This record gives sequence, structure tokens and C-alpha cells, in this order.
Amino acid sequence: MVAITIKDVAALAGVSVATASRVLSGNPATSPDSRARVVAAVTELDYRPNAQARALRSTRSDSIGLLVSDVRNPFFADLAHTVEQAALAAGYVTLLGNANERKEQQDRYLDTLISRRVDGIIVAPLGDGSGSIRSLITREIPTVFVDRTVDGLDIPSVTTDSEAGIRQAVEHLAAAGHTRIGYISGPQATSTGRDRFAAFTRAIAGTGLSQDPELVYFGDYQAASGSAGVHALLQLRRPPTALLAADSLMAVGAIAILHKLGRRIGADIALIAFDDIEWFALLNPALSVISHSVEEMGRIAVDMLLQVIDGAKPESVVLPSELIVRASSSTPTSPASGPSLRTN
Amino acid sequence: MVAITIKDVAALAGVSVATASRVLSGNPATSPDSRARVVAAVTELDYRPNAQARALRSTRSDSIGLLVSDVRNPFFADLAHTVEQAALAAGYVTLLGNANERKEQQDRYLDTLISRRVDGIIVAPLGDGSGSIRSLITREIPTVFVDRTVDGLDIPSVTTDSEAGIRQAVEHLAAAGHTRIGYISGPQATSTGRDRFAAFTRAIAGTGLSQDPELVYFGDYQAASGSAGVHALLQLRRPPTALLAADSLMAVGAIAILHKLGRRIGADIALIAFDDIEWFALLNPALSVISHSVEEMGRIAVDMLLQVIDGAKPESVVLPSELIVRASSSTPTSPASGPSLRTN
DNA sequence: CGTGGATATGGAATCGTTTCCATGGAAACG
DNA sequence: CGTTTCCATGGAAACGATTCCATATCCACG
Repeated sequence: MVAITIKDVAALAGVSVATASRVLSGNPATSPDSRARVVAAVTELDYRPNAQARALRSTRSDSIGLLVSDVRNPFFADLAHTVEQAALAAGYVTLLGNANERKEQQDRYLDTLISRRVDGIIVAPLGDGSGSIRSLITREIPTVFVDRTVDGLDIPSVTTDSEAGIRQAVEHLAAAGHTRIGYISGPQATSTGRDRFAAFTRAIAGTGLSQDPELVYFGDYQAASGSAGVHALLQLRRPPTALLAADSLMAVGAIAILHKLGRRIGADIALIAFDDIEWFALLNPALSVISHSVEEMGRIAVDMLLQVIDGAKPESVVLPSELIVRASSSTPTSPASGPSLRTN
Repeated sequence: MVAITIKDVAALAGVSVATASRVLSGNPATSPDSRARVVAAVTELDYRPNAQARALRSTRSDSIGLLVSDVRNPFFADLAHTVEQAALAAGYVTLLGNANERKEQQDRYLDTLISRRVDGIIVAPLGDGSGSIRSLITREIPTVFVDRTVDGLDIPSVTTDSEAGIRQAVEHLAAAGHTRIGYISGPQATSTGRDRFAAFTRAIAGTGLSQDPELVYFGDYQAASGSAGVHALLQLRRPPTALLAADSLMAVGAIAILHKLGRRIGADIALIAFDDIEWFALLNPALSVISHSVEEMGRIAVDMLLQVIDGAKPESVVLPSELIVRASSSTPTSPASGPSLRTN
């Protein structure tokens, strides 16, 4: 690693280090002559300023951190993509971290991002306000929560209002004749897990369907727990005729095991997933989903973070969700269709 | 942003900055007494060392860069995940960049990573050896290519041998009676695009199938071009009865438009995709794929990069690929089944 | 008791920038 | 022509850590 510093540039251009620095940072107090010579020297030497040193002195790093809970979740992959593009347009690089739905990894990454003195952090938080999350507040590091929030922390956020979408889904299933709807919930350690579960409970109560607590399975937002949830729910003495999965990965797990068990989605059992993933529409039957806009969420999050960095205190934003009906839930089912198969 | 520096720690602990630094970096030349006091001061102040300053002085940043061509491509999302986990285990943080299959974004991210003085870079490169890629070499920055390579550059890489998988796929289709196989190729600006196309061409020649150049459509590894490819291929006077897509996203595009056109995959037309994505098995019919191991690729890439950082010069690794037959290609087709529909 | 080696410590230089401050010269003004 | 203003410039001080070097203390040994 051969290191070329601003000293080399200054020497080649025949100016002082200070002047070279000024030219490089666009300071107007430079003559056209020295500007030209510095620029020439820079290209000749293929000089790249050392971002560490620059950040050290100027206390800005022109970078933001994005901490998602699982990169492999298409929702967060899309989010990462839009955040990264929006940040790039504003002149920031995005350092992406992956908490893997685990609190200790979240803390580790937060520590790292804090150490690297990023100018701001966008995080889909996990757990309560303990651990490194608290440091964000005490250090007054510009932070925006995305998709999820943490109770009791006064941090601007952009989230989805699950209520409308989930109510529509439940009403849609009820209208099709379903009375027992199984719910594969997200973890209660996340705000979305709690919100969506609460919305489901309210919707069920509102439509007068079965409130049997056995119809709820608590998963962890990862594929395997979707499979486990289906397995558990179908083993009930009176199994559900419709399923609602609280995120896309658990829906994937659910679909996989339903295939294996030979249950035909949309015929034997209805299925609706939270999160609209491009290829859910390609499944046969196409999957009904509760959709919310990732692009908007990412864009707004970056926007809000820039405001926070500038010292403002933006209002939190709540985006709408809405049901998109496709074939996986469109076939009306008579409440007691077929024998109630037991699985094992 | 309240800044707590090592000076504050030293002052509170009643030792010098040098001693505090020694305790923090695990230097044995410290007394148990000062160790205890420094540690206490650190927790009391919630001190996090400034990574910039540390990196500036010690010329190590304990971070690596990973530049993928598209985060939304599940293959690269998985790769990002495994690389990130492997790097974390080795004590490195991963800065993820997204080139978006665009050369100028690749260059921009490379510049950024170079500026941040990452200890090494793993990149799925795009284009030829021009632009910022060249700087990696001249600056002797530890670099490993993953998935793709760049001709003429002497950089260790871990790639997939497409030959075997593609040959198996073509032979499998030929055995099922297909004589005209359409190929939706990746861009020729990438090594995988070229390699897979060459492998396809050789396999076709080897099995004596139609070498009609019209049967090849050149896409760009993104979903839309998969749709465009299917559209173009089906409009031929003698359309193919089987399709091979060179990556998963183009396969998604292909599936989407085949659905829209009412062509039944696995019955009206066979389809095989390169890259095994978890949910491809969930499609109905399940998608036949050419599979290669992302986990291994990511793990090996990190491993190799650590070796390069340590000054070694590891051999490049080529991983195998293999055909996994599922329903999308299993139905034998008679060469001239049905009327040759035109689409528009 | 004096010398030597080991050990813990603090002072200060250093990394590559940015930025404050002082300076010199040119231009502008009366 | 003298004074003021302005502007480009260079020297040097930061930024927050690591690390070299010198020093002080202590123990052991002859």
C-alpha cells in the first residue's frame, strides 16, 4: 500500500499544503493558477484524500450507517437499496450493518458505527432501549428509526401503519367465509411484531371471528419459524382455514411446508402475507399481500436523517398499508370443508 | 454530539494518555491497578475510541469493503450476509457498497472505500480493468474478486465453474426432446456473462442442437431484461421450447411475462435458471436451477482476503456448479407441440 | 551497599488532513 | 503618493489516537 499524501501533491504542484487543501475542498480563496497546478498534480499522482484524517479534523465523515435486522429479508434488501441510493444522491456513503435479528450483533454494529463517527444512523431497532441504543441518545448522534421503533425513546421514525392493511385482510377473509384465522406473529421484542399482533387482535374482535388464542403462533420473522407456525397451527383440533403471516420470510416458510404437506394454497387453505415482495405475484397461486412502500420508507428515512443532522427535529411519519388480493386468498371456503387432517 | 476522548478517560483514571491507550489496546506493560482504574473510567464515561484517529495512526481500520453489483439480487444479498458474518468472526466490519450494475457507481464506491483506507476489498467487478479498478492494483490494496473476474488482472478470485452446470442443463433439455433452446444471457461486460454464454454455446454444439443465433438474447442481469428476452424469443418464427436464464433476476422477469402470456412453465415451455434461490423451489411448478454455493463462495472470499492482507498470494478458487432438476423442466416436450403462437 | 535488569509510566512525536492566523503584495481609494 | 482593503498564500496548531523513547521505581544479585 503506497501512500500518497497531500504533501506529495503540494510538493509536485509547488504550493503549500494549506493551498493544496483549499483547492481540494473547493475553498474560493485560491488562484486559478494554483488551482490548475494542484489539479494536475492530483491526477498525475492519482491522489485520494485520506478520509480518516479528513474526518478526524473536520468532525464529519460524509457517511451514514444503516443497520437492518436481516439483509436476506427482501424487504430490508430493498430498503438498503433505496436508502443507499438516496444517501448517495445527497453525498453520503452508506455503511450497511446486519443485526441478524440478534441484539448482541445490533449492539456490536452500533458500537462500530459510533466508533467510526458516522454522521448519522438509520436503524430498524430490536429490543428495548437498553444496550448501545441508549448511547445513541446520550451522545446525541443523529438517529432515525425505520420500520420499527423503540418504546419510550424520543427518536423520529418512519413506520408503517399496519392497522388498515391487517383489518382489510381479516375482513376479506371473513367475507370469504373463514371463521378461524391463524396468525403467525412476529417477535414481541419488535414494535412491528407487537403492533401487527395488536391490529390482528382488534380486527378479529371487530369482525366477530374466533379469538381462540391457540390460533396465534409467535415466530421470529425468519423462514423456519413460518414452517414451525404452520405445523403447530395445523395440528390444532380445530385448525384454521386461513393464515396470515406477519412478514415475507415467515410466509416463505409457511408456503414451503404447505407444499410439502400437499395443502393447496388458495383452495385448501388461504394465505396472506405482510410485505409485498416482487415475486410473491409470480407464485401459483399468486400470493395476496399487505403492501407498504419500501421506496418511500427509505427515501423519507434518509430525508429525515439529513434534517436531524442539520439540527432540525422532524415529525415522525407513518405510511399506510393496504391489502392486495390475489389468488391465494380469493377462493371462498366453506367453514368445514373436508376432513380435518392431522399432520405429524 | 458530545465527544469523549481518551484524555477524559486518562484524567478520570488519574493516569497518562499513554497508559490509558496501553490498557485499551491490551498492551501487557500495565499494572493491574491502572488497568482497573482505566476500565472503570471507560465504563463510567461510556467511552468509545475514535476509529478514525486510531486508523490514522496505526494504518489499520479493521474494516473491509464489499462491493456487490446489486443488493436486491438474492444471490448477492446472501453473499453479503455470509461475507459479513465471516468477516465479523475475524474481527472485521464490512462496509457494503452497491454498484447497481453500473460502472460509474462501482468507481464511486471504490474511490470511497480507498479513501476510507479499508484493509481490503472484496468485489464482484464490472467492466474491464479501467477506472478505479486499476487503482486497486497500483496502490497494492488487498483485493479479492468474487463471482466475477476481470481479464488481464492478476487478482485472486473465487468464482463458479459454469461449464458443468450449463452442460448438464442443456443435455437434460436435449434428452427431454427439446431441440431449440433459448438463452437469456448476462451482459458481455461481465466475466460470468461471457463464461456462461461460452459454456452454453459449447454445450449446444456438443449435443448437436440448433445453433441458431436468434435463440440468444442478451440481457443485463436485471428482471426487466428477462421479460424482454422472453418476449423477443417467443416472437421468433420458430420459437424455442425451452429457456435457460443466466441469473435469477432475469428468470424472475421471464416467469412474470410467461404467466402474463398464459404460457404454462413445465408444460408449454421448459425453464431453467442459473443461481439457486430458496424460493425457486416454492414456485409451482418448482424451478429447475443450476446451483452453486453462495455460503462457500463468501467464506472462501473472506479467507482469501485475510491471506492477502497478511501478505500471502493465495491461489484462485473455482467452485463447481450443478443442475438440480425440478418440475419446470421435467415434462418432456415433443419438438413441435401446438401451434406456434405469436405474441405481441 | 552498589549495580543491573525488568517493569510501569509519562512526555512528545506522529499519522494526514483542515483551519486559524499572520504576512506579503496588489489593487483601490482619497 | 500613502493608506486601506482585499486576496492568495504559507506556517503551524489542532483533531484523537498509537508508539517511541526516556525515566523512575523496584527487586535481585553479587
